[in-house]
Amino acid sequence: MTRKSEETAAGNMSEKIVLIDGHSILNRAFYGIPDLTNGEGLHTNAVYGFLNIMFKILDEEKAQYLAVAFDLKAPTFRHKMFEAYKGTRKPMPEELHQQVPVMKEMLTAMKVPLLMKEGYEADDLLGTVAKRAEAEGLDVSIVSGDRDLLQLATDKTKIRIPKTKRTGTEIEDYNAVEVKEKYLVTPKEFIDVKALMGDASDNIPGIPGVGEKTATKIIAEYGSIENAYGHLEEIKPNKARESLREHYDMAQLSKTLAAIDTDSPVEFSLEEARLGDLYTEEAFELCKRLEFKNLLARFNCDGPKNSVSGHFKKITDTAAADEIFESALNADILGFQLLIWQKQIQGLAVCYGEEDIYYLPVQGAMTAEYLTGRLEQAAGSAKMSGTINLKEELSFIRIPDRKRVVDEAIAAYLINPLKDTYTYDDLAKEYLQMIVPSRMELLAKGGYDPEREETAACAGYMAYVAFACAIPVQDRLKELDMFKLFTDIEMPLVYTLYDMEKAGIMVNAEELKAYGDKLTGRIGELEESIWAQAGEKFNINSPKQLGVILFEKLKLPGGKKTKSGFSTAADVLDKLADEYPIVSLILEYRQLTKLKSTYADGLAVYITENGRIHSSFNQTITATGRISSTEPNLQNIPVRMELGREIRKVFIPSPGFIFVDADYSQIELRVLAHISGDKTLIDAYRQAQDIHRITASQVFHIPFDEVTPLQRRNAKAVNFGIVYGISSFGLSQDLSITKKEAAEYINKYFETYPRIKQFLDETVENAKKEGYVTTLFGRRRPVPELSSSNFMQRSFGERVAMNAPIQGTAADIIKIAMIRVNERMKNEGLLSRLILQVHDELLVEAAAEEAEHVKEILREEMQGAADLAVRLEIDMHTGANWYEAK
DNA sequence: TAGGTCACG
DNA sequence: ACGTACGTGACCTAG
Repeated sequence: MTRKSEETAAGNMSEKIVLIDGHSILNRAFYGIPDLTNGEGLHTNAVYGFLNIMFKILDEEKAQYLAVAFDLKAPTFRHKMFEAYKGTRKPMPEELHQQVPVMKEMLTAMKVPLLMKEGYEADDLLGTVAKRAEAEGLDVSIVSGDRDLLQLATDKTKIRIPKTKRTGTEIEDYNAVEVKEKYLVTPKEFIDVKALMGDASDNIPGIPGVGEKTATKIIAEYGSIENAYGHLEEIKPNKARESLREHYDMAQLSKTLAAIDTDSPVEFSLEEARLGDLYTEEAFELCKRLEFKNLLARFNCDGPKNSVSGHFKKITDTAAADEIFESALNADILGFQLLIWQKQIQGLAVCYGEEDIYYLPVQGAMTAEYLTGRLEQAAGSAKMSGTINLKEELSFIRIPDRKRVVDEAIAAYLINPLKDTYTYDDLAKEYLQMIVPSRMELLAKGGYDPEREETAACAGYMAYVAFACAIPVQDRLKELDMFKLFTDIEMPLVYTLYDMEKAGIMVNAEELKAYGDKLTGRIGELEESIWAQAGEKFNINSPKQLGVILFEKLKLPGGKKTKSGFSTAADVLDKLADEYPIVSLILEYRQLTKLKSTYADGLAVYITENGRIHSSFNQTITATGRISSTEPNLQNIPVRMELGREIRKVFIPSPGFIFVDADYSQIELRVLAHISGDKTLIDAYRQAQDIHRITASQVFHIPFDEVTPLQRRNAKAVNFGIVYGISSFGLSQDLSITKKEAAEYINKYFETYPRIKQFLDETVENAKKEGYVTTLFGRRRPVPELSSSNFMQRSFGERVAMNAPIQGTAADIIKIAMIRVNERMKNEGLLSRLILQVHDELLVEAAAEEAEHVKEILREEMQGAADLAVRLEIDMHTGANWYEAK
């Protein structure tokens, strides 16, 4: 909508100008809003926050004029006056610095004048323009996060200080009266207060021994530094008196530095600042590029008419549908999307040209069977088809020629695995530079309703995006050298994961129930004992309440750790468990309630009528290329503790089948040996099966047979640490040793395996240069944290850069194995099925008579999945349940 | 909805 | 000096 500058109804009401302190508000926004980046990796949170604050103010002010002031780099008149007045300010973080030109570009696009003048600070420009505007009879609002601006407050000039709170942005307003109320001095006197007390961040020296309180008291009484000096002998705290006597010159200099120059020679014409339509084409484009979706709503409807929606057509009779499918058969590119709602096909969306976009709801003669039948034909005949979330659609269609169909969500995931969604609107934004309404926005209320216009629009966008993105995503994959990874691993894996989900795993519901009941009894006992020892009833599951009981009431040692109070995490409690019986009880309680709620009760609700659990295996979640499992997560079923491990007994094969479970032995360390090419480690793997022991032997220079259990344990921890992106602190925590000792271990380790150190260093260095790391199979992980100015973030980036190629390569390898194992069992006519993957482990439900055959397949395909410098060893077990097969 | 905790590799 | 091991998902509490 065009925002007209509204003429005020009453003639005696004055016009208003809003003046914004650019850097100050940008700063506020930067620190107040979590980091955001757009698809190009540009940080955008400060610009976004600035615009939100600006719009909020404009919405409530109804002003007629607007301008934004920025500092320039050049030295100001203050530098000339006072040498120390120079760049001791904190440097701006790079993430914020990047955003300054973007902010200026945005304001320019909105035709908002920028006030900048070499040799003057934004404060001076704001003060000058405010004074001039006031002289012309305008009301003035100055928006800044900086309290120094309070000296500009008058009856007509209001200083507005936004505060970002949890509940949103709140703004504190100060006219002259409010300044006096809050600070006990007038705005003009505020300068003198600041001059006396000084301001380190602004390089105002002030005078020694005078802080805010004394300064305020003196100025409140005498009105100015000069007048106070005139009454020097009356001044109260002796220290302040003598300081003022001695440093009067400094005080006066401070005052000049602190005073905003309201007569700076800034070129400013009120007419240029008149608020016109902020919502220009240029601003729209920039908002789009920055991905400010919420702000786009402020622009005229959904922006420049996107011609796409003009070509959406809803088809309701089979005659018309037949024609469409005929054309689709010959399409170069077919975009399709099955519309699935509550596990039922509600319709189909297809697109095979810029103007051929169709929504075909299931209705009458146009049955689900008709639609899927015709779609299968089309997908088998069109040169290529694109869709989003193919695995979900496979429940309803068979793909005749897998090579012709691509899942664009998976392509987009490979291109950038750090996003959390790959919906059609994400893809449109990323690959078509198009902002389209999301499914959530369109179908928010009411869900799927074939009659609604929004449903048809959603279908249209889905089909169009699937069509239009097919080429761009594949081109991008080729540019990034991931096309082979896509076609040879990720796309085939879609079908493998679908098969696994469909197969599911059988669960003995009665036994699961019994397991839960057993826990309940013990939980009750523990609860009573804990309450008895605490002397009161409380919710043991509440870390907050528990913290208070343990560390305040019972006064156990172990101070604060978390933001919201005491840490009661297991590693903290472990240290107290020996000495305080209540702590052991709590630890046991925690363990048992976890088993009960997450596993016993948690799993039970997922058992379907066929007695099986069908988890979802997600292919576009992790940053490293692993798959994830949800609803329920079957990749974190207990195994480390015996009691928890028991739960695996409820996972059983169908009658006549057994489980065959195979897991890679130290796959990540083997991957590291390979990609680093470290001779010593490779040889170690060639000669011994106990790698941690041989590591200890090599690192500590002791004969293999004399390695103590402790030495082996330490070596094992270092091996793990290396894979995680080692740090002496992390290792010291893990082994409960000092940082120094940990650092020594690491040094020795690197001396023993120099190529590993070289590899890790080079990987980090290269990641800093390129912005990403890759696996052996070309999978990328961007590491934006490496360019952060924040030490902690950057260190995190370094560890990620070291870990991702290792974890990711292992993920690639097991994916290859899964595809081949699954295919072989199907092609060789077996009844056995792959049913689970747990990162380095595959679980097969094998027909009893096929067990040996299955073992052979698992061994061949898992070991043969990659040809590394070291052998890929596996451990394999069979059993009548998952407990036994492990 | 976020934070704390804990299950897995 | 900063304050951590890497990658996940589910449940619970509390605002």
